[in-house]
Amino acid sequence: MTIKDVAKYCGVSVSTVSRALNGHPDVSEDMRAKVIDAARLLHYVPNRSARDLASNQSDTLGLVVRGSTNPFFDPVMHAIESECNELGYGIVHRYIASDGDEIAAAAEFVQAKRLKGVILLGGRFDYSEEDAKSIGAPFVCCSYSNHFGDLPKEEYSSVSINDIAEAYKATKALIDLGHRRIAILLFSTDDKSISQLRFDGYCQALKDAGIEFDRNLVFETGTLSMSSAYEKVRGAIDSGIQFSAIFSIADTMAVAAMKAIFDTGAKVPDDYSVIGIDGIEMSLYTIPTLATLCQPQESMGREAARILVDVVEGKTKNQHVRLKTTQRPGGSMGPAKKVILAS
Amino acid sequence: MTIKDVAKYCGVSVSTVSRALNGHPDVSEDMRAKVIDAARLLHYVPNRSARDLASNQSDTLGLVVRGSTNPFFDPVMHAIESECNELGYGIVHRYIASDGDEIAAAAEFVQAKRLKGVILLGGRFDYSEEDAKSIGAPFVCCSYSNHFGDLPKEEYSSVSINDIAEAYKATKALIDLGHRRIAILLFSTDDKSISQLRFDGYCQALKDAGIEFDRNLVFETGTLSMSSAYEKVRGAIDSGIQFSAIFSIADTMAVAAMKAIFDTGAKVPDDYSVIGIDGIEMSLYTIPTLATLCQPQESMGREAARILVDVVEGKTKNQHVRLKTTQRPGGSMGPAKKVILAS
DNA sequence: GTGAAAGCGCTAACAA
DNA sequence: TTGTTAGCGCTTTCAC
Repeated sequence: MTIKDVAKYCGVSVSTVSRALNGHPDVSEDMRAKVIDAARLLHYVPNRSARDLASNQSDTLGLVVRGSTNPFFDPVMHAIESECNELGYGIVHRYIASDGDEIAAAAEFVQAKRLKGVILLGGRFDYSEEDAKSIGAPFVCCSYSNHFGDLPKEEYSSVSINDIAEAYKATKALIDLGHRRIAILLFSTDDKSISQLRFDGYCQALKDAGIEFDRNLVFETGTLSMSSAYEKVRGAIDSGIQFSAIFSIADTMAVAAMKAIFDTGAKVPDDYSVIGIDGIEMSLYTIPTLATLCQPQESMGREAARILVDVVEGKTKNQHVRLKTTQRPGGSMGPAKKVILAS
Repeated sequence: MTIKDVAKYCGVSVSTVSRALNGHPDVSEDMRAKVIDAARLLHYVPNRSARDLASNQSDTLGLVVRGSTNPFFDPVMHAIESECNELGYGIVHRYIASDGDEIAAAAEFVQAKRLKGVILLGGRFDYSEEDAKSIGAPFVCCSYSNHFGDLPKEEYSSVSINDIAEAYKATKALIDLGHRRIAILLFSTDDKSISQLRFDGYCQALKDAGIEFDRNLVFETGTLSMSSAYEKVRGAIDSGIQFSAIFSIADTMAVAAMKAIFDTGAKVPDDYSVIGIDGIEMSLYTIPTLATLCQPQESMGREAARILVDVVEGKTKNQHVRLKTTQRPGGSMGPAKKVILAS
């Protein structure tokens, strides 16, 4: 069942069918209706490969997801998905490891599939101009920005929260409750990525409050797995490290931290306060509910898609959008009860 | 940068380049090396559209995910993904709503992208022979089977647990602890899908134990959202319905149920025991840890991919694999403490 | 408003 | 072992 069959069935040429089906204006309405009916009747489905080849484009956008086991990405992906569909674009996915090279993946992806643009969901923050060029299509960094790179702002788009500021806010919330010995749970302090940025915000908040930074309170997991977060926190408490609060840079790890605390016999928030960043659905159901800064996942995805489409269609220049979080009170944070001396 | 450029650069014809790049045997090794080097040097990336169009196939498999907000699917998807890649196939996704028509989506998908096969992740259980035909490519039902349909077993593959038996097992675990008033938390009792099947297993277990079925203990959410599960359970307790245990057909809903119980002031497992089915990562971190029957998500995905590839390549007939769950003890189940009279 | 025909980049006979 | 060539199904000039 090809366009030829439809043409034959209607007694017209293939070009007419093509025009009718693609909404070109230079077809009589009668003809268009006839062709559309025939196509439906014959169960005709255009061959995307042929169409893409002939038109040398594809109306498809790529979505490169880095570290796809992150439940935070789920709602974002769905928002991207549906926004793209609504805007008339197809979307293809590529998953890469959380330490993979999203630039290389995107570049290959764009070429192989003749993509019009790419959304990078999760990635590094240190792109060079050459990196951007290699992708060969407009791209938007979703959920992160390019804080450490020297890539000019005009060459890419981004949608994210202000990681430093939000981490600062989370840490400050703990400080305001009287906590002084505040641990941070993160992947790495120098991954040139989201983790490092949030670490910076944490340090800044401590500094502004006159609290001395203590390397022992940095719980570095190296991965984003819940199990390693659990082990780190468990180990810290078991080994007698003194602290009264944890700022976790991701909800998943915060949830694991709460469990670890419970398993040592301690209580949240009585003995330890916990705050996260993300606002994943699951963290609404912990006991107590996790206090966290909720990222607007839905708008983050939609915004990224919208921007990409606009840029692809030449309607706008590249843009950089910073979204705000909303604080979820939760029950996992409470006032510091006792003064803890440095260990 | 097309195959022509590579050919010109190497001073050979395009067919030689094509053969060299595609691993055909009838090319001298010298030539192959030369071509491959040139391709790399020139950053040549084949145009998939052209390749697919010319070869009238695509080495790509489709993955239709129904109800993609289900965290249970995540690890399964990744397993499918990586297994397909290892077997040399690309994979494209299509997400549909949890009440969408996966057959129609798959059929269109296969035609439009000339897919060699499809994996359906989540779906109904009542396919007809016509449904199968309409897809027009081999397909495997992943995480579900076709229990209610009249589709001959030879016409499709499936990988799943035995829903009735596992639900029976979960319910029986509660009964063995002395519970008699056991509620079930599910989407629907007659959706011709996973929910209905697990409901059947629940009913059977009650019957075998001589426990009378009580419609009031069926908490039907209509959706798979955690919030509706929370509301149902909360509402049931608040309105005084008497029961001492809940079997939830999905971990997500079980987690929400535990929270609901806590919020009424009751305790798990002292006042209510909870057991789920799925074994999602998050449910390891509830307090107490959720007792559940863990589905082998990884093998489920790998198996589905492997079967599909085998069938596509004509190596085997369609297959039906039933995987076993492993019980996670958890701390959410305990002995029934008091005798509860029917409300 | 419609048709004829030239490709898009690649694969796969068929020749050589 | 390599080259020549005819399409794959579609879009898109360019005539009419």
